[in-house]
Amino acid sequence: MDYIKTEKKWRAAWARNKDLSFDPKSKAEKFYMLEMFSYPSAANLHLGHWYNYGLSDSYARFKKMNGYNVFQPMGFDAFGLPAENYAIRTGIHPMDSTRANIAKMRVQLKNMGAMFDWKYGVVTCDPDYYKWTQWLFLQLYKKGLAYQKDAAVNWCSGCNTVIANEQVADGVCERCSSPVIRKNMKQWFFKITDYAGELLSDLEGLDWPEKTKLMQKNWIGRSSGGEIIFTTASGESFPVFTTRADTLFGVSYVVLAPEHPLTDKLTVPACRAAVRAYQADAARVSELDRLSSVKEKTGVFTGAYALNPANGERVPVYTADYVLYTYGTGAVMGVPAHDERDFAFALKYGLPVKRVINPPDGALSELPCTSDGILTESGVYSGLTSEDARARILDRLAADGTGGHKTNYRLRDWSISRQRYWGCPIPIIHCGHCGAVPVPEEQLPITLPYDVNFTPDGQSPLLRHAGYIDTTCPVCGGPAKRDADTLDTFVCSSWYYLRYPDNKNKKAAFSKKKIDAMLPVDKYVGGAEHACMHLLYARFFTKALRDLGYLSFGEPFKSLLHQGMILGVDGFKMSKNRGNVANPDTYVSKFGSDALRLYLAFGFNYTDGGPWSDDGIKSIVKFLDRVERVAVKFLDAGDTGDGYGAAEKELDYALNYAIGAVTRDTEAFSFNTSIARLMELLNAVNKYENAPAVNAGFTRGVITDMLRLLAPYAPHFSEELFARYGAKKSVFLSGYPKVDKAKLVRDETEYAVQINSKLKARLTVPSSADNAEIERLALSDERIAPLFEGRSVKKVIIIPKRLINILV
RNA sequence: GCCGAAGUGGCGGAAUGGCAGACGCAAAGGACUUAAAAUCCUUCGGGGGCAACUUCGUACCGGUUCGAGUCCGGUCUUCGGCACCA
Repeated sequence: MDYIKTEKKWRAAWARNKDLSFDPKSKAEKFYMLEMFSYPSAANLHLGHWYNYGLSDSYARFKKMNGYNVFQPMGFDAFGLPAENYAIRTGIHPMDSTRANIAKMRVQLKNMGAMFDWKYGVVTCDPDYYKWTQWLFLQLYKKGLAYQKDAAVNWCSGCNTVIANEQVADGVCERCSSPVIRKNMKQWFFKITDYAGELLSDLEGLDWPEKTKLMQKNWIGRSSGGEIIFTTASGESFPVFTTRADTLFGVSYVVLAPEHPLTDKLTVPACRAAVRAYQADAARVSELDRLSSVKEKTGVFTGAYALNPANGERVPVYTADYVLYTYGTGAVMGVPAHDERDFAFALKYGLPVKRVINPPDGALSELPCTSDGILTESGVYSGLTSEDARARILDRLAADGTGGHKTNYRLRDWSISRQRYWGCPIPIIHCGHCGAVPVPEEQLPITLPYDVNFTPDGQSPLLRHAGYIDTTCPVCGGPAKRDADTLDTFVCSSWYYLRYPDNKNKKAAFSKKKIDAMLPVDKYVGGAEHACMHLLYARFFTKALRDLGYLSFGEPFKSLLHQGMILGVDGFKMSKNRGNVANPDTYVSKFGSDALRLYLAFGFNYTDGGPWSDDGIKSIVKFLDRVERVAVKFLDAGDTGDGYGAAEKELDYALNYAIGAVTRDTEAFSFNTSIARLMELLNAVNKYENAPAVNAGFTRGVITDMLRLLAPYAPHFSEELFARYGAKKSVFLSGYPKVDKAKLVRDETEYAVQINSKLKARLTVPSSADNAEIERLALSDERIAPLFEGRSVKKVIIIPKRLINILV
């Protein structure tokens, strides 16, 4: 078969007939199949796209054949830094390059032969789309979930912009690997921390990879403990956060973060110079430097003392950068005997180390001892276990008004301001009079101007565009300025799955009725690298929009799966530098898109991925050729024979076994074993050719079912042969084969026979035999009996349809 | 350092606690052919044996079990995530 020509023909037919498209009027159960949309980069579709989209489409087609009304849209995550950086390099405007790339990718994606519902597409840089991104921002703003604060942000020195915590890896920018420094700027944030508890607890009910759930769990980082208020002689008081309230009697100092407002206030004149110098140092130190000095603890004494509310003891107040202002209360109590960091700090500054916890086994271990134990030297709490003491001490403090139980999260609010051009404009106007004022909704969208000089100079490019930036205040009518920043692209991608089903809506981001009918997404497939970013943000958006009344569900993605990564032939990640990049186009133009898709399905465990192989794809072409040969042969065979004997029964068994296995494995995204079972079925058909009296009509039925099973994996190929077999409508509308259980019953069953758990023989027994009968047959078998002759049989273990173990 | 996942032939990879290596690739031998390609058949974890067969084998050490690639404890290696989170 001329694969290239055939594929082209069927793609045209599918596009014409639209039989396979999502039908909003259909009564069939909906199935929302979603793949993470793609970034329109200048390069062609790579194997990763094929692996993700091609095989997700196979799953979607499988669902379609099983009677679902499948909704499988595709769109483009079109804003973002790469297009802007490309523009800075080449002078080609991001709008133009992005448009061109999208056009190119659409063609490539269509040639893949996936049944994407293109008319539901979204492009995040279209004003039709980002109008609603802005609108959503305003809803969150009104609800107090978007706010501005002066914050130490991650500033990438390479990209000249603020980046999110999630985009910092080992102190450098995830994108360009330049050092990330800390810088104070007025930034917009989403209050994702308001949802920390729910984001954590709702993970439990999700059909997601355990690993991904765990990553989110750790990222959210719940820790329960308490706040304890220390008071200074001057009457100032501040809470510290601790998970170890049981060690309260061992406190020998307290520490405030250098950025803590009380640090300045508490510092006595004699210490002021040293503290100021230390604060200045700490502010200059980048995240990278902080990381590299993990071991070395530094800090300075403020000259102030604070009272321990438990025992009235007076302890010195230090400031040190090992205390993070952004976590907890920005202040901690120092318990050198029972915390590694405090121990190092105390050692360096000569502070007392007081043991207040004895190990439960009584043996005094070396300090610091960070595990739970029995309290000692702790007043009335001495003798209690750590666990009891924590509860009792915090209860007491709560009663006294000097503390109480408290849960903290590692998760921080989501920084969304970007000092970049190519993003969604922030719909806020800054007025000297009225402050930050939201743009009235009827003025949306605030369109991103085209004629902007976006060469980076550390400031937002939009700031230089007077026509954009200068405006009037919607409240007082006075002169005002638009917010010059753009939104993090993760904001755009946090709700695209909500827009797909209602993408033409001019009056609203989406209609609640439509979305409630279509969501949550039934199966979401995409890269694992989004575990703590996109997947967390999207969940936050869904919950926030639910609370705003726009949705009736709180989790967007019911079931999630990550495809693995296709590596270069050498086993390394594909990269131009290594020269190990395999280009899908090469194979598509040579063997067709079905062959590529089928090889991707067969050659890897889907969630693992693995190294690419040229030989592998050739073997798949061979498989398709063999299917075609046998199909054509029986098609031409006429009506020879109509008997149904042992050979036919055997082939029927193979067919029904394959139907069961392929159905199960496809449902589980175990594509490689699905294809393996199909190959076995093909081998069975080939073997049947040698049967004494070949029943061609019967075999054609088997082949028809085989084509149905193969169709999701090789759509064009199967459609072609299915048509040649006389079908009037698409194989994808022909239903999915069902297992005929009766055909799976065999007259005889083969058992493995073990003597004392060692495999010794095989035994065929009638399938109808019960355990007693099987035991009798095994023990009396003329080949088996001699194997344990002279020894007495103690026990016989029979595992149905598998194994007989004779213990002697 | 902490958390997690993985480790099976020459290779990609299979195995609800029950015949390890399905399916395929590569390789070797053979058939067809003037020849090649394509196709078809056979062999294909290691050792021993002419053979029927036997023995070892799923990173390593131990345990549970009639039976362990699979469960439990420990070690090593690789990969992923987090990393002063009080």
